[in-house]
Amino acid sequence: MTDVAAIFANVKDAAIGAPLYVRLRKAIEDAVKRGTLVPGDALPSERDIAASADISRVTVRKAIQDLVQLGVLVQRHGSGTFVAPRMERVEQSLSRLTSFTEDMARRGLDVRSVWLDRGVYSPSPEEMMTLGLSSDAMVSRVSRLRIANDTPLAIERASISAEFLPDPNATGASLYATLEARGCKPVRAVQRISAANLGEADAGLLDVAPGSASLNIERVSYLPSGKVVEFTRSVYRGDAYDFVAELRLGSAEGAAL
Amino acid sequence: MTDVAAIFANVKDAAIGAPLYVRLRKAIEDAVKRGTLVPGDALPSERDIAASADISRVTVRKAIQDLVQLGVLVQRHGSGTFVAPRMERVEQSLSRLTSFTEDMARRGLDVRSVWLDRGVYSPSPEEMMTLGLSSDAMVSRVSRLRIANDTPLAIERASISAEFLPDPNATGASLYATLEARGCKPVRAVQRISAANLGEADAGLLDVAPGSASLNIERVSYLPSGKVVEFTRSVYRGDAYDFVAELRLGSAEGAAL
DNA sequence: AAGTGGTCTAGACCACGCG
DNA sequence: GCGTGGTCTAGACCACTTC
Repeated sequence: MTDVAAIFANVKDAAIGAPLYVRLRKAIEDAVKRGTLVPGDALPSERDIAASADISRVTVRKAIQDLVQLGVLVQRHGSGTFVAPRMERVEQSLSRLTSFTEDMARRGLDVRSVWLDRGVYSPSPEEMMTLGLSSDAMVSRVSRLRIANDTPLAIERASISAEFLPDPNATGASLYATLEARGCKPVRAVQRISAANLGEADAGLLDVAPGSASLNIERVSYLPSGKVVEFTRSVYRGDAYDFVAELRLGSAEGAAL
Repeated sequence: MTDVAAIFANVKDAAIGAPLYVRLRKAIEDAVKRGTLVPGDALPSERDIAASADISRVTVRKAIQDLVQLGVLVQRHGSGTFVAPRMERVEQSLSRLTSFTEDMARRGLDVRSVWLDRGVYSPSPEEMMTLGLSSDAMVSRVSRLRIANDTPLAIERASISAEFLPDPNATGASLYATLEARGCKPVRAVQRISAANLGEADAGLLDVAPGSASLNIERVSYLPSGKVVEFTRSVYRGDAYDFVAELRLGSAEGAAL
């Protein structure tokens, strides 16, 4: 009864009504929920499942693909299909302005970054608008992959007027620390949070399946003077990140934009 | 050159390297970006595309499925495949505690709700924990689909101690208004925001493809006394909703939990 | 070399929608 | 009724991992 192959044996019987791949998907999902399969366990090969359940491999793949997309399973080319490890989610407050580096360090997580891009460019129209640059000004771009405990968590792409950050290569782990050292530390920011499905490129960087859900955050940070310092687009893994916000009742001043 | 079929003709030629379905996907994506195909346009049938590009229908479906999942295309069974309408996103502030109803009305959107469930139940363990109920207390559950301008925007599932809301069927459009009338209007709330891929059931309710990204929000609302009034889980369409938050620098009190 | 997932095919039938 | 997408098949070959 605890035999793994037994999970798939009855798929084709069940009172008809649902498509085959849905029934197979549910059978696997249930096995994971019941604990018959635990995180890290390997599933039988697609061909074996197809044989056990007496259905075609294409149909097996459809069921598995769905579960990969839902984050229940992971597939490794040439290696096999496995139950996804349970990801403990990380939280970040939405009421304080903190840097990723500080935030993770406070949690005792081992953080590192991989640089994706650092350089000075001519501003895009969007950057000109948001940062308030003239067309002959320059903008520093700093893009990196944020990694905590060897798990890629987020992609950050920041644009800062070259006036505030003339040399992006001098940026250390924390962009905020660098800005503070230069006397232009932001004191206020507006964030816009949304959800989207990851494209191939970003999914690859974050080590999840394309189409996985991501939290996308656009942040505009302000100096005390009201001038915009930086504009950052971040993409967080949906399975690894929670944002926490505290709200208060009131018709008083809210968020801009 | 603006002939729709021409989009697919050269797919099989292109310098090899990428899988066929990826090349086809890019061809369609490009056509949408370039404006050769505009929102609302119908694509040729899967069979026609397969013939035009001289590839199998299964491969065409794989390319199309990817784009449906990314929200570029929508498919209607028995009808056809279409370029997805551009969705204008709705914003909600994360610094004020507002009700969905008020929020949409302020934007001049025509709002309505469909009740999914209203009733009094024995509390689940989670509800007992969160609402601070004893096991013999009762809980009112109120679930509905929120619709703005005929587009389903969100699913809200609220749990309120029966002490505060003995008759969930007396709830009007705004739960907050009902609570206020009963003298238990929340003044503070903590929200947890995350992203996930929609399962079949919720995707169906929100009229998007299963696997589409959603913003999930868990909210716990408090009375002035500090007592918990309600616990709500909401699922927002990722393509239709933005949350906006304003942050301030400081190590002062942040969010709980 | 053997086994795994990744891609692709040609053809079939079903379920839905629309005129 | 006809065309659409939705499901399913049996079989093939490629690319990658593991031994």
